[in-house]
Amino acid sequence: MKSNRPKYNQIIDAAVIVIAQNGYYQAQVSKIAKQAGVADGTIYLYFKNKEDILISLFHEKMGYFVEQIEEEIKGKATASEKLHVLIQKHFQNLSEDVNLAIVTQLELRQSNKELRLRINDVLRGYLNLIDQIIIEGKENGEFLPDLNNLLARQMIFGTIDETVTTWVMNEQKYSLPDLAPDVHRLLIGGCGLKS
Amino acid sequence: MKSNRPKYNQIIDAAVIVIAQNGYYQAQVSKIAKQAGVADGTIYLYFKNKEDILISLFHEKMGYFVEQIEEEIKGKATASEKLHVLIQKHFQNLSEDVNLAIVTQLELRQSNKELRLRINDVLRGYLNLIDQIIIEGKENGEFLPDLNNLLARQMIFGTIDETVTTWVMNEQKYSLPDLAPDVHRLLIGGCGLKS
Amino acid sequence: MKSNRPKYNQIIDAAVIVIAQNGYYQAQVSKIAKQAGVADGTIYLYFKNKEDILISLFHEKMGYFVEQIEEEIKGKATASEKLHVLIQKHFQNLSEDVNLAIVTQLELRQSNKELRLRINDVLRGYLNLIDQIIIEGKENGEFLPDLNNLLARQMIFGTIDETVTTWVMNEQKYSLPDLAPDVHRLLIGGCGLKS
Amino acid sequence: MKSNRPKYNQIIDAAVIVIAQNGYYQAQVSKIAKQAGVADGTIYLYFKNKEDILISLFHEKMGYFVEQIEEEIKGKATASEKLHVLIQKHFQNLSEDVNLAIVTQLELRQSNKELRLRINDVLRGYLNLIDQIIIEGKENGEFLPDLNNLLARQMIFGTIDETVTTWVMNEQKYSLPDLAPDVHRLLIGGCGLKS
DNA sequence: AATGAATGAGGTTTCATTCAT
DNA sequence: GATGAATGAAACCTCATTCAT
Repeated sequence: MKSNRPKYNQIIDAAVIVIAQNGYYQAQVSKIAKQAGVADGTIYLYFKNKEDILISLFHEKMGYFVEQIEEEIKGKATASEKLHVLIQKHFQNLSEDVNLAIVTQLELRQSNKELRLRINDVLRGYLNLIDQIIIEGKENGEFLPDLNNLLARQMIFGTIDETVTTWVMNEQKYSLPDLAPDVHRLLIGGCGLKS
Repeated sequence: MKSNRPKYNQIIDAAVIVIAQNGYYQAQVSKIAKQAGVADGTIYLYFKNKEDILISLFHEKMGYFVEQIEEEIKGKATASEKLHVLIQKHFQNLSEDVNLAIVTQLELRQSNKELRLRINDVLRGYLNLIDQIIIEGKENGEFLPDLNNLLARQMIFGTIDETVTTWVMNEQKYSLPDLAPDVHRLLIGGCGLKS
Repeated sequence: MKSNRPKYNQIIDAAVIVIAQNGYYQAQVSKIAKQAGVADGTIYLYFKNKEDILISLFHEKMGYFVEQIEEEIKGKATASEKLHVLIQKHFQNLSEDVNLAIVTQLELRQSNKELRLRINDVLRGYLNLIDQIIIEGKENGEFLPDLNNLLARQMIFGTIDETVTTWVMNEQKYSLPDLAPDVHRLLIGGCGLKS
Repeated sequence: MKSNRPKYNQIIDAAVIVIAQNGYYQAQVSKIAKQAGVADGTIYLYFKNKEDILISLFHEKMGYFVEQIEEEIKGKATASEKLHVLIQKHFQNLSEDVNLAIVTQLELRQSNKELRLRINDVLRGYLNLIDQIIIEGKENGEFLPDLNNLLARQMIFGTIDETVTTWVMNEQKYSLPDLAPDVHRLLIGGCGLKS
């Protein structure tokens, strides 16, 4: 699926809105088509089936996500700073598109196991980013040398994810990006050297 | 719903098995009834509807979970020790009942948003347990005095949860309880005083 | 599928009527259910899917058909008489249930190839009956000793079938059973003069 | 529909191939267009609708069929010889174009009743040819004077048709034209002994 | 004449829940 | 209390046809 066709993005954007507003189960194809301003059948010119819309949605949005963070990270010197940027951007992106946050944190998780495995493939790029930061942190002495890579990544991703989910479920009553420094400090405390 | 009626537990145990083996979507009421050895209609003498089975399932299993951990924690003197017991018991419990782990970590998450909000209510007791440990840790000087309670809890729960989920998705290839000390050290590093 | 459950036959009879009156493509499951006086879903308690209704329909009706003819044939001494009974009964049965005739001669033939192969299995019993008559006729000297069994059967079945189809397509303007003696004479004697 | 436009025949030939290879139901207009090397929309410049392709297909192919047999028959003196040529040519033609045989004997029969009625109109010319042979046979004393014209035609056509269908369904394992003499003898003489 | 992107109607099947026995 | 046969709503996807270019 090439992504430079206008209707392709039109449908994905419509899907985000419809799923966020109606929930995963009430997001019928016909509703998405209507929101996108196309006929039901048109959906199937751009997507194999309904599941393909969701995978593509995640792919497109997460892809942009990872690229953007990768770009920003390049300029940073330390692993700690890189982690800070990652948290900051993660929170900021989802904060700026609440519908997307609702979809990724709540709605897409009730898709079937198969779909979630596909989504995890997409997530891989993001997890790799975190892994690289951990490795770099250990190499340049910022993080504990005996830090378990997998566990560290699980802590970082689990904490970020849980923080966003809680924010979404609390109906975004507070500023998510403002939490970034504290979350960063917490995570560095876990990974970092006792100094 | 009283829990000392034999068929009640029979149905809940059947639900765990059926959901773990067939997945959330293939866990039809008729299948659960068959596994429990009762008629379809009998389910509705003990549960309001299908959702009620799932909430009750979580309630019963998590209730036992929290009670058990609460009991074990009482005897421990420090917040750090208490956290260690909590992690240890969490990992051990789910490690001993893989079906339950699959259900709570993977299958039940694809329930609808409403159900997950209800499940979160049940989770409250567990989160409270974590909150108490954090407060105690701050009071007796084990943890940083300016630690953000909510964030700390999110880190602890997020990390534990992500660790279990990864273990389940990796088909339980390694020992989950063995990870407890490392996860504990990581989390204490985040919450604890720089010493 | 056992056939002594009342709704089973009720649905099959309804299917014959609905298909005959509306045609194969306009015979929606909902229409058959309504005609049978049951809910749509009830159909699926007795039949695997829509195709299964059609196969079962053919099976039940043709099964009765073959049994009846087999019974009648037993009492006849010669192959010629047996053939006459077969033709007579075939014409009479379909003549007495015009809806069934429409379904078997016109509507069921537009089912997909797969379904028709399944139907051919059912037909096998009928074709075997014809084969036996041919063999018997050759053994007792009624038929030509060098008669090609397969071709003879094809002629007999093809002629009977074409005769019924023409009768159905001509809206049953004439008596089908009355044609039996002539068709019998034709098949026994062909077109040519006895010389 | 004029038939000397190149794309017209191109589309009909494509339809024969696509239907034979994919079956009636999988012979979508788009597939036929692709096989013909034209755009979907182009089909509708030459045919009113999909049904029109199929009727035209039958018309063109059967028309050629009838013409060819008519031509060959002229030179024959007796009805019996004419019938032999008809059978021979029928078998030979379909034998030489297996795709066409599959389409006419199997696939086109699962079209709707309406279409089949239209196809029968086309068939009329062929049936007339048979009728003429029967009449001639009776007039010149070759056939029985009290032969029922309609029944005789039904026997002849039914037998030929059933023979071809069986051959197609048996995946053309044997030579169809080789059967012509036997089928001819059968039709002329029937099953019974010449007495 | 030719294209092909867009349309939108329509039907089979599943499964949670009920209720007469 | 227990049963299980019956219910019926609800949605994804296909594909013949159109029409702006």
